[in-house]
Order: sequence, then structure tokens, then C-alpha cells
Amino acid sequence: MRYHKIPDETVRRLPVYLRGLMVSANQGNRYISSLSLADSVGVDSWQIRKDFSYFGDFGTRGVGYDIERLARESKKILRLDVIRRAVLVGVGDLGSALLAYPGFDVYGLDIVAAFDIDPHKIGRTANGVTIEDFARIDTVTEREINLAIVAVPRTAAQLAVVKLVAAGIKGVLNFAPCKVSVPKRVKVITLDIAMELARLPYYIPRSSRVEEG
Amino acid sequence: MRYHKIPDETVRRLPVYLRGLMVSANQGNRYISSLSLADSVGVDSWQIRKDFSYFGDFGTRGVGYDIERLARESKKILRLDVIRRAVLVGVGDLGSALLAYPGFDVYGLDIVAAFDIDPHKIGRTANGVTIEDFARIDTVTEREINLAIVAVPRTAAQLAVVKLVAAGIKGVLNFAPCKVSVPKRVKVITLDIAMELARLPYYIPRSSRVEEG
DNA sequence: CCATGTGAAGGTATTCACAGCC
DNA sequence: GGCTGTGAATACCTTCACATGG
Repeated sequence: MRYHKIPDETVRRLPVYLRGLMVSANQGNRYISSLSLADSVGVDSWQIRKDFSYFGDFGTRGVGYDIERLARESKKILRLDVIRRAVLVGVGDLGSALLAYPGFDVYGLDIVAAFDIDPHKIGRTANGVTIEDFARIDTVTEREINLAIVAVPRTAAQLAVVKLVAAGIKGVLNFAPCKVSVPKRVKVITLDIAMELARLPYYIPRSSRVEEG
Repeated sequence: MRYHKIPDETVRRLPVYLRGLMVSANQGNRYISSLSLADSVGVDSWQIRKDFSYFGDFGTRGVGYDIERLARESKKILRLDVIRRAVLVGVGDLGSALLAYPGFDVYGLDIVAAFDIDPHKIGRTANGVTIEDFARIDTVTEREINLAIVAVPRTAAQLAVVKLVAAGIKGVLNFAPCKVSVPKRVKVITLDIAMELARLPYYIPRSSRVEEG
């Protein structure tokens, strides 16, 4: 199976597995079966086995997976062993919350710089990061920053991304609710918060006002 | 085509189309073709036509779609015409940012209440919403609130969701990076921010440090 | 025996190409 | 002529069932 195309959905699940592995490691476990990992992350066990099988044989039959090793391999696959530094663009309400967000740590990800265009914000420090002028965004090139988090208004997103790409950014997590165009070699993941909430009502049946849970 | 099962992916795209329609309406347009909508939202035109065809014939051949009508129909399909009130649980950094987030408006969504367990936060007001004691979460039942946004730490998420379900909540947007178990009739969408950033490096080729954008 | 790893089967969503209608 | 709507073809992903190996 090793020389297959990897489904995008598999890549989407890898960080979920990785978190599950680290939680289990923290509980002092050494090995984990696909069945118990499945149980803790909410994915079927055969799905987990197939997903990992795309990258190699990491398990031991009759035993399970060595947690340390599988976590290490997962990080390597996701390139989290080399790419870990990110820049934040747009230090508004959402941007500030992202600077303070504790969840990036698990993956070894680090927001090491923040930029804004608002003169009132430039120079101030938030969560140990000094906010810089977005006009100087090109300095990220020499600072080995590959990733960007974009938390600017919708109308500013495309321009921000263009400048980020020019500054050598290779991957963008975009919180602005719009399409952004980039060269093929750059990867953009758009995360539209309001849209996620908006598709929730679809799954709620019209009927029933009060039931017991 | 009207009596088909609707693909989940179609439901995921509807809010994107809806936003595109509203942007176009604001520009003073009356009709829009699948081709130009495709261009503005970044989805292929045949995909758009097929997605809408699951719900009925909303377009006019040779002309395109009546923007007002298609937006209205899209809202009805997504149940955004009836379900619009949401509660926020967890008013930390992320929760506060979500309270202030301007993006929900487009979809007519409203965060009308906020809860926390921290006594220092209870009673304070943020963005016109007074923070209440989470122990009183059951009051959402009589306030016609169907949706919840959960922005609490990972270890508190499952309990928070259990109480929300008991209080009659039908849909949850969960920002805590973990699986949460709910009865089948309740829909949960988990949005793990760090995970999204973590899968970005995978798509970045190992090579090339500096190129021109 | 136990749990992994994987071809094969089954299901779902995307893409195509064009018939149908304005 | 232009644009929608859709069956058919294709690609993709999931699920199954079991052979494989510790």
C-alpha cells in the first residue's frame, strides 16, 4: 500500500490521531491498539489502520502501535518536525484570541510574530509577541516563518495573502470568509466560523420544542 | 432530482453560495449565472447547478438565477429562516472574540446569551450580552435558543455539552479539540483550530527556501 | 490467539456532456 | 444563443472480510 496517493481525508484525520496518541502517552501507556485509539478519537478502527498503512507498517500484530513511535512518525508525515513557526496577520478580537490560544502547543506550532496595519496596535505586546507594522511583512522571509494565520476583515484578505506569498509564506490558515487566490504551490485552508454555525440548523428537525436529554 | 438524498458536502457549500449571493445583491445585481457565482465563490459552475438542483428548479434557462429568490430559498433550506438564536458557553479569549465576531450577521444568526462558571466573569457584560452562571443554563429552554457555541477547555467540553442537551439545545458548534458524545438527534460540528493549522505543513514541499511570489 | 494490514466490494460525491428550455 | 438541469461516467473514499504475522 505504500506507494498510493494519500486521500485528503486521511491527512485531515492525522492531527486527530496525533492528539489522541499524546493524550494516551500522558496517561502512561506504551502501546495502543487501533480499537482503543478509535474509541478515544471517534473514528473507526479499520479507518485508522488503513490511514496509517498508507505511510508504512507502524504496528505490531497482536500488540498494537508503539505510541511514541507512531506519534513521531505522524509528526514526520505532517512535516511538524520541521515546519513549526507561524505569523499572525490581523490582531483584532479574533487575532488576539488566536495569539493566546493554548492549543497550538500540542503540535509544536508557534506563533512567533504578529502584524497589523493599525498604528495604535503596532509596538504593543500581546502574549509575548510584539505587534509589527504589516508594511514590514517581508521580514518573515529571513526569520524562517513558513505559515501564516490571516485574521483580517474579508475585504483585506486577498491583499494580505498576496503580500504573504511574496514574503515566502507557503501555507495560510485563512479566517476571512472569502475565497483567496494564490499560486498553486501555496496551500490555503479557509476556516469560515460563521459558515460552520450556519450549516448547523439544517440538521435540526422542525418539530419538537422540549424533550428530555 | 428533487427526491434524492442530499450530500453532506452540498449542505456544507450552501452557506458559501448564500454569502456569494448576498455580496452580489449588494452590488445591485438582480440575476446571476452559475458561472459568475462559481467565479466569485471558488466552486465549479456545474457543482453549483447540481447542488441547487437537489432542492428544486430555481434558475431560468438562458438567464440565470434570481438572486433574491435563490438567497431566500437557500435560507429556507438551511432553516436559517426559523433558527437564529445561539448561546455561547465559555467566555474566555476565544469566547469573547466570538461574541464580538461580526460574521454571524450575514446569516441572521444571533448570540443572545453567554454563560461561564467563573464568578469573576458572571454579571459582566460583553458586546451587549450579560454573562450568566452556567448553573442556570437550563433557562435557555424557555428562551427559544436552539444552538450553542462551546468555547471551553477540552476537559470541560463533554460535561458542558451534556447540560446543553438537557437544556434542549439541538445543535452545537464545538471549539474544544475533542470528541463529544451526544444523542443522535443532536448535531455537533467540531471545529478544531489548531488541527487545521497542523495539517497545513503536509502540503508544503520540503525543498525551496526562497522564491519570488 | 490477537491485532495489524490490505485487496476487493460497496457507497458517495464529482465531473462530464448534452438535452431541455427561455 | 445562452444557461440551466441532469443522467451517465468517473473518481474518490469507506467499509468489509480475511490473510498475515507476532
